[in-house]
Amino acid sequence: DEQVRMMEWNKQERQQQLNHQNVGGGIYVKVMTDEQMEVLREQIAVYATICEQLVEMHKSLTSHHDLAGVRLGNLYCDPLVTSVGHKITGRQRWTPTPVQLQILERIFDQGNGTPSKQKIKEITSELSQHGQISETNVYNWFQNRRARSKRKQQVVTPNNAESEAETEVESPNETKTNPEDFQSQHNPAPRAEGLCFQNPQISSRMHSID
Amino acid sequence: DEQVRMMEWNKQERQQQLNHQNVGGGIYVKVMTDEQMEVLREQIAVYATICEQLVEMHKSLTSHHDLAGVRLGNLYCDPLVTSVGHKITGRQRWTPTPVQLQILERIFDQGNGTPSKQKIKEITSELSQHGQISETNVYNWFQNRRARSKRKQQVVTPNNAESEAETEVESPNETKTNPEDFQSQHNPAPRAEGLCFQNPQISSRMHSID
DNA sequence: CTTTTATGAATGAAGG
DNA sequence: CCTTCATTCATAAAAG
Repeated sequence: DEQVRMMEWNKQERQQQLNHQNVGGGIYVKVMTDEQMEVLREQIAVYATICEQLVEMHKSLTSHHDLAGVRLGNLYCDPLVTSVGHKITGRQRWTPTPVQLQILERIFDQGNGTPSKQKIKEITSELSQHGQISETNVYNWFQNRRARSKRKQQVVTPNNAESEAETEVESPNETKTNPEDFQSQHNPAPRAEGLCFQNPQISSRMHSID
Repeated sequence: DEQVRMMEWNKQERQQQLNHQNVGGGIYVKVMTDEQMEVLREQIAVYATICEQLVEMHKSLTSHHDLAGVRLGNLYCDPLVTSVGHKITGRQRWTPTPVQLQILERIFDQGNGTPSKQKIKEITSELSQHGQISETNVYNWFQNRRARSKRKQQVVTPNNAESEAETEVESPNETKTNPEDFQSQHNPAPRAEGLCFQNPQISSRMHSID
């Protein structure tokens, strides 16, 4: 939850207030007013909030990067389109026409689960008679069709006897990779406040208060 | 809504400019040591730096996301957000951070299409400065990058021939698909500023530190 | 109009 | 290298 994410700085803030109370172990004079303290705390909090939002944004962005800008099917960069940038913004993704879908389904059901590249071409050619389409569309369609069909099958087949045994949710290593191998690619999820704090320099400074 | 919650949070603090000066003519004794002050300042500075970096990263994306939307429904349960004990499903596969991707793309564009074993090590080493990564990740990335780049070329190539002059025979009824382009998706709105600073309150506070 | 669902597309990883 | 699979994201379509 949100508060959790703020925990980091909150902890540090508590530390600060503590210091405020007994400096030097002896004389205790109030100099910086609570207001002033509040102001500082505010500043940090504001930045924390902003950081949090940025992180959030960053996460949403990270998943969809296409920096290259060269999309797979972006054949013609129509100057008209690019100039206006918003004019012809038709649909962004292909949608099979009913006829196309019918044909696709028929082919799919026909068994031959592996539409080779040549097959793709033929199918595309046929389907283009009934609407705009590309080989990529056909390819993707079969990929998705198969994957989702498969997934449904798995759901129907509850072979897994102990499905709801949640007693051991957090097994230390659920990966199937060899622990000795160098590919430790399984995401180290418990990266506490990771993400944007991966710069070691920054990171170290973050905790310098403790 | 995140934004809303944030505003709410900030609402409780309104006075901030009337602080550093003095406190009603009271005695000004030093309580918080300079060190402690410094610590606080540092905290703020650190957050500022992080924010800067995040913004920078974001700018470098120049992707096609409508940031204002913030429709991210947190579909995938990110372990970072959830409390520590309830991590159910961590992400299973590596995802390059924007910085990492930037670097990878740069290397890729630099020509040398064959990242040797040694090269992989180097790259991995460098990228690990910007986030968790393994050599396998790098290897796979290059493999995929090349393969898909190549396939894209194949799609583009048939351009020289008479591309689609003859395919205009589609039946009059199926107009579901837009005849504008194949399956590309153009960038709707590459707006890259403002983003989370839409909150004027926050925005103003961003600079109150100076 | 907002929320939910269905599905096209993107991509990391595995296999050959 | 190339293909294939699994997972995820974004959005068109459907439901409310």
